[in-house]
Amino acid sequence: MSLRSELSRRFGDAFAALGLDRSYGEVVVSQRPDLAQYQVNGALAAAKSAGRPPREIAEAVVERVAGDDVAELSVAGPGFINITVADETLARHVAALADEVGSARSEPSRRILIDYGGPNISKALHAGHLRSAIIGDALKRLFRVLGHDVVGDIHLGDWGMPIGQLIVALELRRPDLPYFDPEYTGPYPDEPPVDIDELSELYPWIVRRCRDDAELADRARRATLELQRGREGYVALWRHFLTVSLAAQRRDFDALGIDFDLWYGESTVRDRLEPMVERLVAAGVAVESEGALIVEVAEPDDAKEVPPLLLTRSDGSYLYTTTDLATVELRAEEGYDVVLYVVDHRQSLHLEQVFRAARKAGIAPPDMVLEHVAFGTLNGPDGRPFKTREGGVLLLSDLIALVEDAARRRLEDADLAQDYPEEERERIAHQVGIAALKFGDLANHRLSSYVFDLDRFTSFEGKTGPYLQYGAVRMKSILRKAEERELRPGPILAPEVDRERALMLTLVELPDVLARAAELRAPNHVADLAYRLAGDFNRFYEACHVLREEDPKRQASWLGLVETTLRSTTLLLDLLGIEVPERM
RNA sequence: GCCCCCGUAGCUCAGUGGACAGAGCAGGAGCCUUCUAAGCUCUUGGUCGAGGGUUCGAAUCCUUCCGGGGGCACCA
Repeated sequence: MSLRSELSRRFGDAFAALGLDRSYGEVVVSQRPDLAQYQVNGALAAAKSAGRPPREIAEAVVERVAGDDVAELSVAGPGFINITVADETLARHVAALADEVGSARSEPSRRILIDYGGPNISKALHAGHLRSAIIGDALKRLFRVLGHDVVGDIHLGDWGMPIGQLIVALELRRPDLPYFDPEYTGPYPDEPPVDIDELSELYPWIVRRCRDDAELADRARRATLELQRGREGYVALWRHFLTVSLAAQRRDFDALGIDFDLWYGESTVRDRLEPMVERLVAAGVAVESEGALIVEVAEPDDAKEVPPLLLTRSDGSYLYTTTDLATVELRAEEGYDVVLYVVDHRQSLHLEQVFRAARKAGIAPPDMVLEHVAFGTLNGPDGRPFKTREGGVLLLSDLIALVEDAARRRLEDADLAQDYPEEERERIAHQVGIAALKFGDLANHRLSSYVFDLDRFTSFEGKTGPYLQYGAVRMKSILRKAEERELRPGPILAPEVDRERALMLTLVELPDVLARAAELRAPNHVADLAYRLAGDFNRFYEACHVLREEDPKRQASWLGLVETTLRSTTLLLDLLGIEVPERM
């Protein structure tokens, strides 16, 4: 149990003994580190219902709680209880940290599916795809560390209008290909007719043309319908698009260090669509409106207007609402307790509609959690979604190259790097660049739309991913040198120096922060702790020269502290998807 | 028009109903014969968009207004 929850339990007991709700005893990290390490504010809140002055309650609580493991307890101001724990207690919790992380989970183990990434297969990944992938991956790692059974699903956009548009685009360019000939009965060529570059160029081109040309847009809709009805040439072409696109996207996700357990997509549920729609119609859940099928999802007690969900187009073709609903059905059958949709906040209404329809139609059981983990957009310096100077989108692969270049330059400026083998320099540049990218994103709260600033992502000083790696590298270096001198980490002693104590206090926050980050689905809390830990370590490093320490027991203790800090930092960085090099 | 999100230091952003609102960058002053200076120390900088309310206590909850972004049926 974490130090904070252990203290909370004791203060809760004390409040309970006074006939007050034990939740008043919640201990929090002090807002005033100059006064105390922890504080309890419950006496103030309890005063009214107890009919006693807050200070009196606080005094009574303090009297009951006093013990060896608490060094200082005092009542301050209007009724705050200030707590300073005994150094021995602190050291004991640092030593037990590894066990406490495992018990940070606040709920029973659940089967969780995280839907993230979600790229459309009609184009290469660009900067706009970054957030869902990074945030979803971090949440997957977090829930997994907390002991849940977690599955990540990329949920490809591969069965909707974009494919129909691509089919039409290719037909306009290369009408001679056999895929478009209704008379042709196959077999179709094994080689894809396009590569990823052509695909990436084709898609924006056709989207623009469809926007200006209603007839062409209609043709794309028809192609979509025919694909969904199984027209062979189109299906063959779709497979090619999928192959070409996935190969490129896999490369980009690999470079980011992001993987998926399931590479499902809209098309995964294509055989479910027709029966599901028929069932919804038969059940009276889906009704005809203006030629299309809709599901009314408004509830009588809605504070807001919730428009109906559009289930099918009037030509009978399917939209992403259809595939999303069928995907809920698939996930329900596969027995997930919780499904987290890590999707852009602009889709909140859509997901709300899908979730409601799934409940209404009995597709999702009542106890299955469907939750939209929304995030803000990545904007350029002008406050609008990020574009390159030329006005195009920035490809993810180019973005990765940019941060790697910056890391390589920084490495070349450092004296140490000259004797690093070429291969290691490249690996470090990659790890550092990715760290800058991921930390730069994850340090922000997911809901805020933040400004993408290349200078910020390529400067590695201050609150950045590389700063965290640098701290960890320093820890590794100390431990490596200690090893060479046959110095071993020993039992962690009570801290004597302020900066040592400060480091320990931050360390023991770990289980609480993980629990909170999971509860809020907010990886920035993980990022924040990692940053504070690195800062505390760097200050400890300046003040306490581990390898030169003369007292062997103190030195062994410090080595243990460094080792624990490294383990914690590595864990936190791993949760953020950031690797730590051996040196940098 | 209705709904959602946002508004915090010059810039980019944190902030769990609690005490004196934080960090990084930028600006100023220092620290490398010492475990990696991608580091550390000190410092300048704020009517938390504005008003009202709830509360012992509000950046945080409610409400009105102002400003910005987004969404609202055949795109995803």
